Amino acid sequence: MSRTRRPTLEAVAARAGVSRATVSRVVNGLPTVTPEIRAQVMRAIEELGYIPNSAARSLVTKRTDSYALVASEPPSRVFSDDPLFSIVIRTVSVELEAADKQVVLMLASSPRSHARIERYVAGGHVDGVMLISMHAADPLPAAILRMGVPVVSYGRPAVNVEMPYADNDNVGGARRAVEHLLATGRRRIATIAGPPDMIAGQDRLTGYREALRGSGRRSIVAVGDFTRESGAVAMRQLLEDDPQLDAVFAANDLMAIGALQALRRAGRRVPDDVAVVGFDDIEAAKFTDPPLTTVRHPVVDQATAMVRLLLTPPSERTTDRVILPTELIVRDSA
Amino acid sequence: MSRTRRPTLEAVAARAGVSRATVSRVVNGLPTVTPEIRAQVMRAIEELGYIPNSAARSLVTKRTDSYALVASEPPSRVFSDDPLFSIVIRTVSVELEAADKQVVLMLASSPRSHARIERYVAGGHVDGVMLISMHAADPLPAAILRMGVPVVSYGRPAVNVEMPYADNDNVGGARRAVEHLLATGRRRIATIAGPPDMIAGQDRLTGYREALRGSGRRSIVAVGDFTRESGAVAMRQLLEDDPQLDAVFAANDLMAIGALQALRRAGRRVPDDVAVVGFDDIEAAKFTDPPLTTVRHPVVDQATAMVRLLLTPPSERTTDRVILPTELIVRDSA
DNA sequence: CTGAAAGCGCTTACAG
DNA sequence: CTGAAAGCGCTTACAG
Repeated sequence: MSRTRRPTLEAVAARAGVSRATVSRVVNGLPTVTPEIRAQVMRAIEELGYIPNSAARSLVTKRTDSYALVASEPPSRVFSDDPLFSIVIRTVSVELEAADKQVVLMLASSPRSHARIERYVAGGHVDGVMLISMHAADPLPAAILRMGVPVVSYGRPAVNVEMPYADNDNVGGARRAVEHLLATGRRRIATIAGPPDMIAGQDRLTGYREALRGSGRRSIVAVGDFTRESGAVAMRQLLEDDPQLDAVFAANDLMAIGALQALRRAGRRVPDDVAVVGFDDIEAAKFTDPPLTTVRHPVVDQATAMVRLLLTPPSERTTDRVILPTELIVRDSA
Repeated sequence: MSRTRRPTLEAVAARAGVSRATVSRVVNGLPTVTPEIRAQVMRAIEELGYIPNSAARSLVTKRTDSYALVASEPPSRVFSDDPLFSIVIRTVSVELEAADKQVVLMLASSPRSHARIERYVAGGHVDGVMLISMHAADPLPAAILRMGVPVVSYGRPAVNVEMPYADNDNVGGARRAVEHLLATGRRRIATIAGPPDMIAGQDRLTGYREALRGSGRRSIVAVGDFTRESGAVAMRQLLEDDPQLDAVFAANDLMAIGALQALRRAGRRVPDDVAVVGFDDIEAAKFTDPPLTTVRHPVVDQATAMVRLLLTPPSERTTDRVILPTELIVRDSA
């Protein structure tokens, strides 16, 4: 517990025989310091092992150089077991690190934690906020927006809030997935949709419907919550509703994996009896049996784009919304 | 960008007609304030929407109420695709949140980021550090220890550093897995080990060896890096080295999943021809074909124990190392 | 180019 | 129980 008492700017100044202002200038790399003095100060910093106190610094600069990544953690724990979550976190960390910024992770699980996050942001702890996986009813985005703190969203935010975001073409990706099923002669194409209050879920369902429209096929819908388990449950439901179905489009890979298992247990062969297409192209999609045909969600690019939006001042931005293309990856399941 | 100017303690004091010291006492819940004055101050706080400035506060208190979770991110990206990582993050967040603390996530990917993390911790940004997935050669643990900042580790740290940690019984778990293979009559039992510079990998290999010792079976070892891909590669290698093998213990589930795929492609049936046991019991283990027999790694409990160690002052700790039991979960693959 | 001084917004002995 | 005052460790106009 006896944390070593760290040397201050004052100590460095004394040692180098200059004023605190000068040391501050050297530390912050201001050009207006003679090379000799700079060298002197540098030596003192080195000898003392000086490291600026961050609280003192941000008290005056009003900056913290750290940004919050706020993930809503709904009861279904959607993201906690979702590998995309890890990838977003990692990408955001790496991008921000390149800009010498820090990431503070915040999970918005309960109403209580929502209040905490609001206070945290309002308290000036961070210079900006990234929102991920927000549900429609979430009051947080509006609250943060109101504080005047820069904020961006991973994925199109729920209606009624106006903020920059990076998304992928969920509608188009889903449409292509279903068109592929149509093109390969499938006649009864079901879908396992995501939670209705999450935009990605809505958009993928829209894509499914768009593809079906005018094909003469009717839509067969079950709803999951993006977990494997829910995918298995939904698949069983679907099989009961329409034992003749010969294809299913799951709104994410986790649910597709659940569906694969349910189909296996029901004695259906994939893709012979039932074709399965997922969405996301998570690592596991290559390792299912059979390997999963899916739509690639450009997670890294999307997270990177979000960070760029966050770090670019509004005045310098050419756009407020980045939509990345998705791509159908055909493997063996469809 | 026009961040609203927030009211200060000063403003609250003026409005409530009291001194700044009194407002500070109310804000911090000190008991030495008359109920009437407290009520007055509360009202002023409410009306003004006052929220304490965190930089100013920690400048004087020397506390930040936030803790760093530092994950080493080796080239193999072990953790980025590992669901355990997400679970640890989530558990740590929830636990710390319950104690009204914040989590700052830091990825120690490059030497450059190591330096940044050192500066960050030394700069007083956090009150303590949690280390996860450190490799043997990592200089960070020793550096942080030297600063006198409280630090704990998820998993037994590499030799030569002395710090509290929470781990699970990797050796015992691996031993039990292999004993199960022996008990079910397997004769040529291979293992896919983890990276030799990671303690969990070493310990699980030790367990494998212990179980084999005296059984008359020789050990057959391939090495992976905890990814699915490496599991598949190692399995192919193993099959080449010993086409007669009838069982394999993979040091984690991700590699077991890779092994399952390699076996399928090689035309081996699981468990009929080759039994497979993994380690961790990640969610996906229930959804493989066949469902994976594995050793349960109590991730949530281990992360919780780590946080407790971090938050408990050394003087109040009854122990510095918590070892959680593991459990063999028998499904269909072995 | 360099320094003296003010000030960022809090907390905390110290008096009263 | 309350207030005046000092101080935490920096940065930043302002002079010179």
